[in-house]
Amino acid sequence: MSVSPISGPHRPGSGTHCRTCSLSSLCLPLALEAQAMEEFDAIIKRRAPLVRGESLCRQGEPFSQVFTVRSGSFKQVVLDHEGEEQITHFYLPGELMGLESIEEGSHAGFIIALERAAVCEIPFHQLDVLTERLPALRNQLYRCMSRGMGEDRRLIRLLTCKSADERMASFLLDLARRFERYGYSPATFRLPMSRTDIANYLGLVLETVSRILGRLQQQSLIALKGRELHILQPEALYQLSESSHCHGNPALSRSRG
Amino acid sequence: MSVSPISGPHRPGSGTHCRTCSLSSLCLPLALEAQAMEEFDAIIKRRAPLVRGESLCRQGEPFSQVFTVRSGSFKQVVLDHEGEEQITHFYLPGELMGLESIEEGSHAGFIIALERAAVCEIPFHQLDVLTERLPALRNQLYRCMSRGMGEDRRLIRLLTCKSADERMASFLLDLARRFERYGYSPATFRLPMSRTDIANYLGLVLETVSRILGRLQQQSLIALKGRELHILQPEALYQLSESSHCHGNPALSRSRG
DNA sequence: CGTGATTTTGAAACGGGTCAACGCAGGTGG
DNA sequence: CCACCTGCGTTGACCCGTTTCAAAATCACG
Repeated sequence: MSVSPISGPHRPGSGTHCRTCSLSSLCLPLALEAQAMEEFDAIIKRRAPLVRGESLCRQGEPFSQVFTVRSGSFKQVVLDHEGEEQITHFYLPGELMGLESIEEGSHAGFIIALERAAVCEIPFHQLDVLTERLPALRNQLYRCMSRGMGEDRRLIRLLTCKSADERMASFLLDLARRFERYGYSPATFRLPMSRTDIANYLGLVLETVSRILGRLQQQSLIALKGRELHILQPEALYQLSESSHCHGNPALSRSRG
Repeated sequence: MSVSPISGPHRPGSGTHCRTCSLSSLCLPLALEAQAMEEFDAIIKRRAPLVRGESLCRQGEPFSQVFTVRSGSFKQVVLDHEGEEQITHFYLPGELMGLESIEEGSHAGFIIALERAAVCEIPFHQLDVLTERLPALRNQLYRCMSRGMGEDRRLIRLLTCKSADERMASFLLDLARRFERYGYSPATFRLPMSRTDIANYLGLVLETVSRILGRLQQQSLIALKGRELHILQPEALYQLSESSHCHGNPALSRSRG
């Protein structure tokens, strides 16, 4: 019954090599030539699938590799010293995890599987060395990190400017966009995370998320049963997400050029 | 009267070469050997100082170089299609600007001087090529980007979890930490940005910022006159910043890894 | 010393959080 | 096969922090 990624166009394990992996066009080896891809392929490790709730790495653990999602999905959870938990990111197939931990040298948070999921492990040092010889790979890595920064800034904007409804709308559309990238219908998919997780990520409480989803459903913008989501009116949802009454402050005033 | 960065230990222009620049230990050339630093030095361009309000780059403009702050300070402002402005970052001396624009190929936002300020321009393509031969430089670049991501995640946590007072406290301490890095007293400095800018950045309104600063002053945690700030009780401020009643949601439940 | 920008202060309205009760499904064991 | 439990999601009533609106005070600068 569930529209899990497993049943989608990109099957996990549909290739134990980058060359045959259906995700390679979204992943780091993008734009690598055959020879280069083999070299890249040689340094990455495929690891046994994780089950729901299992963690890929723990906060504070020494950093030595980054990961890409082959199938399933993950959340990054960071714990502050008071033990408060905060979800800073959800990861879908083809996405790179762990880049924010390079500088610290230890993992910035837990990375936890939201469902049965598989990853590729990429030892960072070997990747670094390889980027020396493969400009295309280096470039792709720069771009991935840059994209990560851009996405974070977008989330920051969302959190500072937007009301609860706008956040929810943005969140759903962002997921849709990413699922589409992965080869699924952007209109119909299964939310991999719980309401609680959504709330935590968006800086809301569970009850608010629940109420908003109910409201969106009443207005027929979406149809939702459990975690099965249909986006019925994407443009209306988009408009909602951009209602943007960011407490108007002229940050650009007096700019001269 | 004003404790502007100009009068501090690191003087702008105190070296028109990386070798003699007092910021080199904070900047990209960190850890480069003499020979490597010369090579790096050769690709960067120093440009005439900007005046307050002048913009270093405009949103949407083609991306070709990143910048480091030599003196003064900047804000990054991004405009959404409704014309709403959002400050996503403040930059102090020694900090790298523009990294989030690599992927898009065009600048993600305006970068605007908050006061008289000077920068180094680093053509990205040349930097990329140089990182091929200089592992230490490549590593530093990866680390800079990774640090940027980490900082953004921290801001995200701040925005989702924290109350207005906690945000303000975190913000002031963050500035203090960065000024300290730059060689100034972390207890006494001049806020380079307006109350409006602070509000915009923290997702609050001007009035709230003003009230909170007033309250902090009443409680003698800080002393503030115009933009001149003294942090009187840093540890108390820190405690305040971590009161963290993040609407407790168990994001880590059932982890088995 | 005046004029506009910036900041402070006050009173009232509202969005979202808190608390508490209820509904619903899936699993377990008698 | 059904009663029970447990995890998850929904709904309602009330409350608090932050925004909104309005106006006064202070500052920067020609």
